[in-house]
Amino acid sequence: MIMDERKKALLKEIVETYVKTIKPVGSNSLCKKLKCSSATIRNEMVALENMGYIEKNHISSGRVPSELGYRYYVENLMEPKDLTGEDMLKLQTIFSNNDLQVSDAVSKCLEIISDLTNYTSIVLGKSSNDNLLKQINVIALDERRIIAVVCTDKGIVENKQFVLDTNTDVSEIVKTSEIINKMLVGTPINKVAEKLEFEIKPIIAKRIKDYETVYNIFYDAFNDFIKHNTNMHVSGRVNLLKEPEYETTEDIKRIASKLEDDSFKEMVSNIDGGENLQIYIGKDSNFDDNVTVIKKKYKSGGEEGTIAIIGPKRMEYERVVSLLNYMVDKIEGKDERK
Amino acid sequence: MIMDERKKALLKEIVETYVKTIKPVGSNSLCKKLKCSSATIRNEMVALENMGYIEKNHISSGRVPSELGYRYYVENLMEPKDLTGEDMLKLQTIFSNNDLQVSDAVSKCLEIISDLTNYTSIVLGKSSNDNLLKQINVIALDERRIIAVVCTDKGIVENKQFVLDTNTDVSEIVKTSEIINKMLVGTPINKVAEKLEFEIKPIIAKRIKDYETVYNIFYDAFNDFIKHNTNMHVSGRVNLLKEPEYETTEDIKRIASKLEDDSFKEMVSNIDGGENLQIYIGKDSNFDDNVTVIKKKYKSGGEEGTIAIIGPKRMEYERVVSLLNYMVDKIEGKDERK
DNA sequence: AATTAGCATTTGAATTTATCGAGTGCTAAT
DNA sequence: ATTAGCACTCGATAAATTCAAATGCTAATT
Repeated sequence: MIMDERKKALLKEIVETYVKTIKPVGSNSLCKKLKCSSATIRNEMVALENMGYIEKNHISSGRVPSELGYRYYVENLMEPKDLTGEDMLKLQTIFSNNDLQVSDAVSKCLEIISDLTNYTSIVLGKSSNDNLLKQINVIALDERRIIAVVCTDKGIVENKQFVLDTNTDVSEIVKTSEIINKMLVGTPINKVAEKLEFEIKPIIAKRIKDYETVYNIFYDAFNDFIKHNTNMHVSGRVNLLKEPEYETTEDIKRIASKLEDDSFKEMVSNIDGGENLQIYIGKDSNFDDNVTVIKKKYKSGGEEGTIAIIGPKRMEYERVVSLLNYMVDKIEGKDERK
Repeated sequence: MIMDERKKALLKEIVETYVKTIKPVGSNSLCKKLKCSSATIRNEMVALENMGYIEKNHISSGRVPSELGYRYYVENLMEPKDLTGEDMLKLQTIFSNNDLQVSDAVSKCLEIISDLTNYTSIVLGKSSNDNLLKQINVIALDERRIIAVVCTDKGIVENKQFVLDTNTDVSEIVKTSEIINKMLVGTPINKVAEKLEFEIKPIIAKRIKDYETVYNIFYDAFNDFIKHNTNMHVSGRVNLLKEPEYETTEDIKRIASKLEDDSFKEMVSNIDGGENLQIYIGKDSNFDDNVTVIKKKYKSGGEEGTIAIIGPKRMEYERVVSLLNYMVDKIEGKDERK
């Protein structure tokens, strides 16, 4: 069976009507739009149903887009438009504020998007690998506790506390840290561990008696920097629950337990494809069969990450895609303007 | 009317039965426990109802504790017992791990409590005022951007980035920071702003040409430290939604919007009374009429804060009170054992 | 050949009715 | 002061009824 123009128009109409009304779409309601009788539409609907693009809940109900139908829609039919004046206006206030750091700008954006769309939005960011080490400081709190503070040229600061064995000399470590500091400045943050092991370790070993301890501290600190330096912001976390898809107690219980940080983290970080916007519908979302997740990566100002927007499958695709693209463009451009 | 012993026993029984079963309590079901007939119980119930301690949903239903009834219960009737072996066991594993920092230990505890009780638990912590300034560092990222890093003797580290006017000399600021550093070391963190204004400002003014800028940077940095250095952890955030109290779509929408971080923050920080555990029932919770909030302050290891547990009004009061008291005792004791 | 009008049929959703049982309040007996 | 007994209330549940929206199919029309 072939997707002729009328079938495409019909599917598009069904998706968009359903998204707006959340009610199964009947043949009668589409007569005017498609300029033909309800009977003709019914015939075409049978065809679309056979192709798997639409479904009936029961024999006498209207049609609802299937996951396949949504996918066909986002891949072939939808036409992301320019943002409406209102949507744009709200976002612009953020980008006009040059003082905001990237991560703040991103999370502010998401708040607005959640607000505009009533979906849940999440950003999972981390310092990008093009951060260069600017400075490390070791601060001795007392005879046994020290803190290592790591700062990159992009202005990202992390710290980690260590408790030493009683027989380690704190002042020795502080001194060593100054040496290491000089040797490491300017190193890309993801190369630090390597450099530490193959270039610095031999040198420390000569100068310091318990070099193993010192080495481990710095090794740990940097590993931690890379691992822990992720930040997540969630906006409109529970908006999903308000969708009519989640009606029964079971539904709510099931989805509610997924609205915790860990699930979000797992869901967002799991993105394939390149820099383009990705759309995962229903089962593909790996989150819940009733949702669509739209994700896009961004990279700006020493930070990179992924933004995800979770909504019901009957998402306002065109609008969300426009919003997300616009936002990432702005974010990535923000750096240049400085 | 007077609360004689039998009325007390009856109210206690009603509260505890209702908490267990979530069903209005009828006179018949209490005969055995109170060793009298259902008719007698009904008479007493009328008395309790007149006093405002219990309510009927409708004329032929059993009785349910009123907010006043719950309050009477927590103030006069309940007997927090020692923790059960199981509850204690789970918590002990945390405190046996001495390496955990306080804030980590607290949030781990809360995870367990949420898990055990199915309520939502929140901690809002901040560095306590007995933190002394250990060190400040100013790191120049480039000609215009600097980062101020503040570290206290308790090992709390915060940083803030500044963008300077083009006509400010970065190296000058770094130099000044070293002077200021020496003068401020050992100052309680909440006194820093004061000392900065009255002792340090005059000195800087003499040495540096645009002292106003430098002063503002440090002033801002410390203000930020005090303000922003709060951390919040939420555990079992959406557990509330699973309670049968939240059944209709409206209920869910209403409460769901309160499960966001900002509402939690506001709710937790709003605690009166002293160091003792506080119980806010229903309307008193300032959160939702259907919930009870139990809060307690803690203070340990340079950090202080408030822990709150939110559950339905028919909360397992005795258990939660025991858990929370036990936990705070352990947390506060943890410091000494080190 | 494609489209449409017409119509019986299906089905969920909403409304009404009937039934049941848990619990109460009151009175009179203990 | 307590309790047995009983009429009464009311929600919860299930069954029965009605209603409207939409379908699929056939035959007529373009």
